[in-house]
Amino acid sequence: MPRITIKEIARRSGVSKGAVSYALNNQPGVSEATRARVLKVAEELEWVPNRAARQLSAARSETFGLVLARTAKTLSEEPFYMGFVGGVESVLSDKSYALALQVVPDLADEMATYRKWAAERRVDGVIVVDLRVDDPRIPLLRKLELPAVLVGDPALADGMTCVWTDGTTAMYAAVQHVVSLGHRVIARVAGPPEHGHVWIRDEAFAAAGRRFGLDAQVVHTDFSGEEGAAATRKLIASESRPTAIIYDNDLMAVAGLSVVNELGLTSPGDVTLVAWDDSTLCRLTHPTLTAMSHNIVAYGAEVTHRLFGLLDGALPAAHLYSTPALVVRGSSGPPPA
Amino acid sequence: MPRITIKEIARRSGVSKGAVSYALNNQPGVSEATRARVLKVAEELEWVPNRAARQLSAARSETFGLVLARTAKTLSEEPFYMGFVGGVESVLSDKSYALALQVVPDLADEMATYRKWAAERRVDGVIVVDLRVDDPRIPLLRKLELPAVLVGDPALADGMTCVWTDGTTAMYAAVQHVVSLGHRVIARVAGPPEHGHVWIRDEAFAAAGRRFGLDAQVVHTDFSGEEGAAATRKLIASESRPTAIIYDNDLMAVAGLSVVNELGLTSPGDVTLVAWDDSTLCRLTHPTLTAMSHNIVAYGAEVTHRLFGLLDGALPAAHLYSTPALVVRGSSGPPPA
DNA sequence: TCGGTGCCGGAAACCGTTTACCTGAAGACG
DNA sequence: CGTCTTCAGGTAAACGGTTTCCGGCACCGA
Repeated sequence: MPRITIKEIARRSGVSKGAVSYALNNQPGVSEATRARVLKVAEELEWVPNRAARQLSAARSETFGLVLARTAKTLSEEPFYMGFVGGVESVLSDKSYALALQVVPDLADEMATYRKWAAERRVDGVIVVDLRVDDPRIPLLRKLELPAVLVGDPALADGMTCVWTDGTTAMYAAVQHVVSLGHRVIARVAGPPEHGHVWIRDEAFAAAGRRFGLDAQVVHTDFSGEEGAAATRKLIASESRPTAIIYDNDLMAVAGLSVVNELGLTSPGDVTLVAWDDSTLCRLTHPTLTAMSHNIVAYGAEVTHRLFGLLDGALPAAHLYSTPALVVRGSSGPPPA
Repeated sequence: MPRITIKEIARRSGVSKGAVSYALNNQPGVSEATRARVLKVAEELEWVPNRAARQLSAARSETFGLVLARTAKTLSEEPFYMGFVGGVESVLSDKSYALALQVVPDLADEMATYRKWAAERRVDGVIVVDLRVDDPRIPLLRKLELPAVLVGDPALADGMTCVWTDGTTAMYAAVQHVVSLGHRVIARVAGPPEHGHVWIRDEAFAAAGRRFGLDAQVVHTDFSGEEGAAATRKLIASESRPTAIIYDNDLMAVAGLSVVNELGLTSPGDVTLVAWDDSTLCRLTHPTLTAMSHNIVAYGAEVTHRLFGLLDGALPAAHLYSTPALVVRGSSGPPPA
């Protein structure tokens, strides 16, 4: 059984290939009578367009690209990514776009992937996550003229389209929360400082500390549960033991809670814990974890909408998606007497 | 600047397009002298093949497909999927294949996606996860002649290529572990019974229970933390309270541990808990969770290798990837006196 | 009758791979 | 020596959906 092509439809409808294309794509250039006739034939033959042929004429590849520069292990541990991908997908499938996903070890490989995709016209646009300070990907994407939406703060995006959550305000709210409970010695278990959103929260944490006149220390980690646990252990053993710890993701907060229990202490009795990103994990622990909550699935969806907007000619702009909201749960309490 | 095509290379080399194609792809049909000349010109012009044109002649799309019929929320909670995708990717990027990932709400949509991909020649093959009992996807994939590797037991695969882990042996080992600790009343918190691997573990659990003469009950859930917690609550409140509970994933096990703590009980003092799939989560709780452990990233890689094998002409076969190994941790202990 | 104006539709280009076919030279054979 | 076969080393064209360019034709006003 030969494949059904528009050539066959054209033959049966008595028009040319070009006319069939116009008819099938609701383009002007054919009369309504012809369009109806062509559509009827196409339906009878159960015609399905060949993607490759469609892409050929410099049309769209109907694919967006997402490169994740993390190890497979980190990806599986961080609930963020899969939720984000799910949100991206929810928008893509409506428009029957596909997602080309690539997992690479580092930024250099990520950039190589963009070069390749651009040269091959493989994707119509890319979504860029884990924005860095002075991110080298930004000039590259500009040079390649690859439409891109950056996931991160406008301060890092250098004028390119970005979607961001207000980490500064959120961090201020988190600090205010523990201050209002009476805490004066607090700590922050942060991710790697080269990550843009970590840097922004670092700044906000320091500013809030000064503002409230607190003893506010920071420990940087690689975001993993192991390092989150180690940082917690170190903080609790330190001379100026904090009575409240704010974590940069939920994995580290869960690990921190486990350390607290293991040391024979309790939360919130001995230490108040605040997580970030609020996945289901935070409701599965005992006590449940206070967390800075935002809807990651919807975040992915919003970013994808903005990428479609960019293709439709929208000008580069910074879009505030939302400010995370603090959800107070069992791990919040006053400092020990 | 116009795009560089093989036509231009052909013009400059003084040969035809076809000859250029042979030269660039190391195919016979051109002399070594011509090949060298063409390669030199191609390099000078920095030629990059156009993917769309390459796909046109019924060649490969250099893309594998993976459809996940789960909600975005479930996906972000289950560490399994992202780890699996990471493993798939690690193999794909070596061969510069891409992964087309689609997230859909249910099996019907998953099947519609396969139909579409097959009609559009969108993917060279697919990886099928979450195999069901009497899975309707199997006859569909056969009909569409879409190369596929099924992730699941040969008993469910109906002769198609599959990669599996031995859930029967693993479940037997898990039961034997708690029996050796002295437990006689045990329970299993399982996923939905229509999932093939759940069914297989159900059978194995029942068989092991009979074999050891145990009181062995099963509660089915939807794999979510919430239902895992509810099932645990119900089991602990029941007349014949089990002294050991074996869970079908780690999320439910973590939720179960939280319920135990919340009720003022302890693990392993009052109840021994065993998780399945052993992600980092199991090492972050307190006590740490005994778990049935397997390397999910490597599992994804193995499946992908088998799909490449299928394209290279390997015959359909069942491949045992591994049998999960029990890792005994803090949540294992003798039953209360 | 003539020129201008839309509208409808045809022809061809796009581009890397593959299939079918062509050409000339070398070798085989009566 | 003439004819046939063989083979390396190529060429030409098809693949197929979109788009650009162009041409024919009806219609309008002068």
